[in-house]
Amino acid sequence: MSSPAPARSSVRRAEPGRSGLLFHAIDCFARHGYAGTSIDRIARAAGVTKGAVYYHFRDKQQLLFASVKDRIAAFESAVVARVEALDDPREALAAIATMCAEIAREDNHRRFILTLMVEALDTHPELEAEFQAMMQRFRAFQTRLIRRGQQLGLFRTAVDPDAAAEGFVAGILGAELQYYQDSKAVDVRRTVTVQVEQALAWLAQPDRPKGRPRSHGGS
Amino acid sequence: MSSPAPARSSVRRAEPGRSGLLFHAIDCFARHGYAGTSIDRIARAAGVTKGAVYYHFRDKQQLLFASVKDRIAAFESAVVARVEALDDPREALAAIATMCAEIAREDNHRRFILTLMVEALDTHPELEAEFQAMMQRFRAFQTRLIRRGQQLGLFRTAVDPDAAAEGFVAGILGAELQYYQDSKAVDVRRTVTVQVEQALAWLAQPDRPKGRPRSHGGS
Amino acid sequence: MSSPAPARSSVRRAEPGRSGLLFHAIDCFARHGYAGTSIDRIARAAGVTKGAVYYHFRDKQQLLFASVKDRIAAFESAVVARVEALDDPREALAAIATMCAEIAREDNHRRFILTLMVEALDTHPELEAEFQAMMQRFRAFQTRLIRRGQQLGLFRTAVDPDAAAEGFVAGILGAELQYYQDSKAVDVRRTVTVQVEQALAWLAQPDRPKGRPRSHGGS
Amino acid sequence: MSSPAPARSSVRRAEPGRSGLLFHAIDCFARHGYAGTSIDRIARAAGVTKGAVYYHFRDKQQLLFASVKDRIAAFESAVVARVEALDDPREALAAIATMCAEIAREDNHRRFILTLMVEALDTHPELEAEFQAMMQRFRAFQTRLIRRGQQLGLFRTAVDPDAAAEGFVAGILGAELQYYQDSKAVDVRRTVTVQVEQALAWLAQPDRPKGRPRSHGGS
DNA sequence: AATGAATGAGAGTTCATTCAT
DNA sequence: GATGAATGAACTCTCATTCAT
Repeated sequence: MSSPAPARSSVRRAEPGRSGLLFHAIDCFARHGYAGTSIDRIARAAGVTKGAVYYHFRDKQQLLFASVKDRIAAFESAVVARVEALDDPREALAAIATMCAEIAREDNHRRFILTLMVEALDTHPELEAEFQAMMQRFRAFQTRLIRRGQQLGLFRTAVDPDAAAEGFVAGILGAELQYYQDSKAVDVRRTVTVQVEQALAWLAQPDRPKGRPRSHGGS
Repeated sequence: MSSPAPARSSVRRAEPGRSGLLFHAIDCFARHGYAGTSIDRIARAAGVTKGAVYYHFRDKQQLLFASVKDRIAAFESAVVARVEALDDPREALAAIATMCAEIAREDNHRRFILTLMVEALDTHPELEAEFQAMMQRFRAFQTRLIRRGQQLGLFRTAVDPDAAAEGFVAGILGAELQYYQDSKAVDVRRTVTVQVEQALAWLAQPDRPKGRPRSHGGS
Repeated sequence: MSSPAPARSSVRRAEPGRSGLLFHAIDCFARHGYAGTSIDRIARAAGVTKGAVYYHFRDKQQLLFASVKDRIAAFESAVVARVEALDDPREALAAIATMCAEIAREDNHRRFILTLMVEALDTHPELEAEFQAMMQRFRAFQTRLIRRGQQLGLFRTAVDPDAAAEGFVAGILGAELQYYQDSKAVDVRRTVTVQVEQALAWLAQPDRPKGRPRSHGGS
Repeated sequence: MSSPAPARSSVRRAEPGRSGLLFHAIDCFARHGYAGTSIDRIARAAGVTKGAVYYHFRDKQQLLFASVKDRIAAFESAVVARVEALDDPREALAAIATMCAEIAREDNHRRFILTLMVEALDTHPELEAEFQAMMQRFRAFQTRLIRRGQQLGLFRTAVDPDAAAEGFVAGILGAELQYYQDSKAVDVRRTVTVQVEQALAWLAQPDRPKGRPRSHGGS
């Protein structure tokens, strides 16, 4: 959980062995899809031969699973790290959304999750289950934040936290997808900002005249 | 419900020739992805042989393109048909979102669009462009609705219609994707309702507290 | 010169039906080889559909045969027409060789014969036999000319007319092939002239019984 | 374990790996043409599976190229080896021609060159270029021999060495082709002998001032 | 820990051929 | 006389996988 993992710092390296393969496998799978990625491509990207891949992983599926789990874990611990210091659930929600937008803009570490998640639909049951679990954890995370907001009196209690979390996650997911799909035509940060504003305004106490909704950076 | 072509009503039929191939191609591509769908599979689904496919389409890509364009056109005309009778932009936006949720729940006619859209990312430039154009048209459609809402005094004018449309579409997209990804754990209709409520509340004139925004506010 | 067949004048026309197919078939076969020529290619070249080809010819082989025979006959009657007016066998031999060079330079009407003749080797027994018969007729033709030259006292009688014809035909054949193979690097007319000079000098009555010809110099 | 590598001597062996494939590829291509030779046929001939072929060669063309180059090199070094010991250009020319006749009669090592050379015309530009270069080297070889003959005073200097080489090579080429085309009806050795006699006689003639050779102009 | 050679199943594609119209 | 639709076999090529070394 809290392992600092110094090896993660020099990610771009062509580090040999298992971890190098994992890294390049993720990259290839994300870029070309599962079916579109040959073992050979991964091997060449990692600077080894196909045989080496089979030394470390039983088959292609295992390699996929391993790389996906690796990446999911990385994302989740990043989310936790980013949010755990924040007390205000509103800030936490905003921070998560913003973080997703930043990740989308900066690298494709998360794009692969979306890409593969979609490709896994119906075709790779095990992997699909993995992704479903991930998304459930993600929604549960928001649900907890929203519920805490209600307990703190920041959010309306009339709202079902599950429904709210579902809507919130949908907004983030859609913003990311829309951006990956046409990064020139849309501005993720703006999309995410809109979504966050809408969600927070909607969650906010109605008796409190729309004070907080926007700009959580309040003085 | 006015069906001019009765043959079209029973869609599941294995109608022969080009159109039959188009129909089954879409289905297969959506379910198994492009790379995961063999020509033979499509041919068998359509009840013909591989050769017949190549009689009608130059190659696999052409078949993909043709089926995607066909399906996009069908979706777009369905949207237009659904909305053109509605005068109130708020109702129109809600109708579109609801419609997407219904489509998601009832068949996979639209799921394939999402699936293939994601698979096309970076790997099929031409197809990607096709999808980008589709999404741009979709966003432009919402932009027009929002602008009209502003002109009618129903929506705040402080809001950038483009940003609002972007956010709105992201919400729908995310709701669909989330549902496809785990149709047991989430309820699209609920998700979409949340998104619509949020969006309409956010767009509504703040000075006029009597705004229609949601309507679920009965008692 | 004298055009006996008026139909031949407008050769490039897309005349319909059998003859049009024959013409284009020859052309395609010559250019791309038998295996490299699809029925469809011929049909398109002739401006009809594949079905039409099968209306006129039982199968691809029949079409090949028909077109080859057609072309061989055309070549042979052209040779006869060119030579029949010449009394002197030396002129006749020179005329035939020159004519082949000209045909090589001007169109590919004869090139196809070479091309297909080579392709037929071992692979199309029937066709091979056809070509062998053609070459035998061609050699026999030169044999007769040479024998007449001997009877007229123009050529040495110590020479075996068959061997001489064989050598003469080889020279022409080689000149053509060499030209087709690299028309920029070689000059067929020059090559053929050299061959004719050599052959006629060799055949000529040596006023000096000390004829150079090496070996075989029995009596 | 024992026997260091005598396997190289008996060429017909199905030696494994690249070289075995090369050997059988040449054979098949020569016999059935490029289009008429399937990868599977070559693979079976070499006693491996299709996959093995693609392990060693990128595609069919590469395999063709590699085998052609291999065979051309073999032929050329055989020519050089045969001729380098001969001082007299006349003997050298005769030896080359005779050698070609022998090769034609004994195996099809050279036949494939002719066969493929013809098939390459217009259809395989790269291969065509390869063959053109080969023929140019071959002609240049004879040109040098002839020029040396002239320097030694054995041949007339009035003759253009290039033209003579062109004619000489045409004669050999034609003799071979004629033989491959109908090995029962013609006798290559005889044909080649005739060609050599004619050429040497024509090149000789030191005493006669180049007047006669052509002539056929009346008695 | 990894490689090079090879396999075999299956993909996309081509094409001669057939046939109802 | 000719077409459009379709078949089915064969072909080129790819790739996950295995295995001796």
